[in-house]
Amino acid sequence: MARVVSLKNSPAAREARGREELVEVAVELFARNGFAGTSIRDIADAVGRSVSNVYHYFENKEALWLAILERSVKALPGRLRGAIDGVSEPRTRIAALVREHLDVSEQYRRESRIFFIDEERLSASGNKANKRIQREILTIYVAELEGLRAVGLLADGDIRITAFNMLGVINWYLRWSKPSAGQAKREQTVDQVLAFILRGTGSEK
Amino acid sequence: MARVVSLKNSPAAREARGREELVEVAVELFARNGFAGTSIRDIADAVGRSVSNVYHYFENKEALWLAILERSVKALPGRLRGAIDGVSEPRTRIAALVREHLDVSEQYRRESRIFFIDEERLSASGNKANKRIQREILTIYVAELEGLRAVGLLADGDIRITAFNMLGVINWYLRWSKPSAGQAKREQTVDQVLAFILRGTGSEK
DNA sequence: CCAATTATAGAACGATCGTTCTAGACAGCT
DNA sequence: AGCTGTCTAGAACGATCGTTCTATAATTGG
Repeated sequence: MARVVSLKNSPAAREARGREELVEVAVELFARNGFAGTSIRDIADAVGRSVSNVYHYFENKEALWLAILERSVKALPGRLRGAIDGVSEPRTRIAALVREHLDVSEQYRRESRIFFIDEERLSASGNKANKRIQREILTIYVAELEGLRAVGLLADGDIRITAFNMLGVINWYLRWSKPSAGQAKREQTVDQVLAFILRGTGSEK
Repeated sequence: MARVVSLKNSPAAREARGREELVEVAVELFARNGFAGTSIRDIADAVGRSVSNVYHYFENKEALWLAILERSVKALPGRLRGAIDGVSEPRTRIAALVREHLDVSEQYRRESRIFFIDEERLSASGNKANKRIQREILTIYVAELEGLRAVGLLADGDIRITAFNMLGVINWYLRWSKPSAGQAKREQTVDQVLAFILRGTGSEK
């Protein structure tokens, strides 16, 4: 047998792998059964390790939760800003923003579910981090809508409410879209969601 | 002291009152902490009665849950149909449908939250009842959108997706609208949500 | 007013929860 | 090879879970 020396087998790398595997199955279980409905034993069994092993990597259940938040939701504002960076036409910016948001939601489908479901159920620290991110996202949307209004392309009304409505459509997308859909079908669906946000149900008048 | 003889003090009435009070606080706790996050003891303590008293009125925790479903969500399809009954103009029908839906959601705010949060977490029977109602609601929306399309007032695309988008806006309304808002403010908000559904973000063009 | 039913409380059950403790297996380094 | 720190398992802890049991108080119907 050949002696295989892994390039990445430093203590730090092993630690990272041990954590990653736990986070991976925790996401799955939290998304399916919620925070209170998922036990440390469930998670340990799912990775085929012991309960105390989980505690070796994470201080407690909530730290595991926060690790999930860390690797997914926290990146959302940055990705949204990146998607509109450099685009100047307001309508194009809105479209790029929505498309990127739908894309990220799709990518972190389970994570997104978790944070919508157990939004207000965590300790002060977790809750605060979650709330802060949501406020950040809202700010991005409000700014874009103000840009749209500046060029007379936004209907009258409270901009925040319009932002909430957009977010409603986008976040609800996670509930009904099929993860199994093919690429072509998915693009078509995203197009229609975007069309709804821009023009609602109406064709012309 | 005057001897007060209640008009409604039959065993059946007492039973109903005993149940009602439990359902009332269960709604509050389930909405705040979720199904798994709420214990029978929490509920018993909140009504100031004993744990076994809860079991006197409800077979188990899930039966209590189903009682909540019974008194709120189950009535939704009927109320939606009632709101559009007799209205002929398709646009007016859609508006009436959305307004009624927002109204009912507001009225059963906590109940709605519960069933969005713990949607897929219950036993077969509870889950099935919940799913059936949601399918019924979707059917109502699809039918209305078909009516709109028949007169050329609906943009192209899959009608079901448009229905989902509408439901996203409506259901998300629960997340951000303030229950404390006054009547005038609320009507104004509802107007804007409806306007978004009909025309999206765009003014004209 | 008394028997029968209903409402309630309190203790207890086994299961499971999050968490901790103890101790052995394994790795990396000298 | 032997030491040092990381990784892992298993048992155990007290708390709490949903649920049941037993018994007492309250209420109703005759």
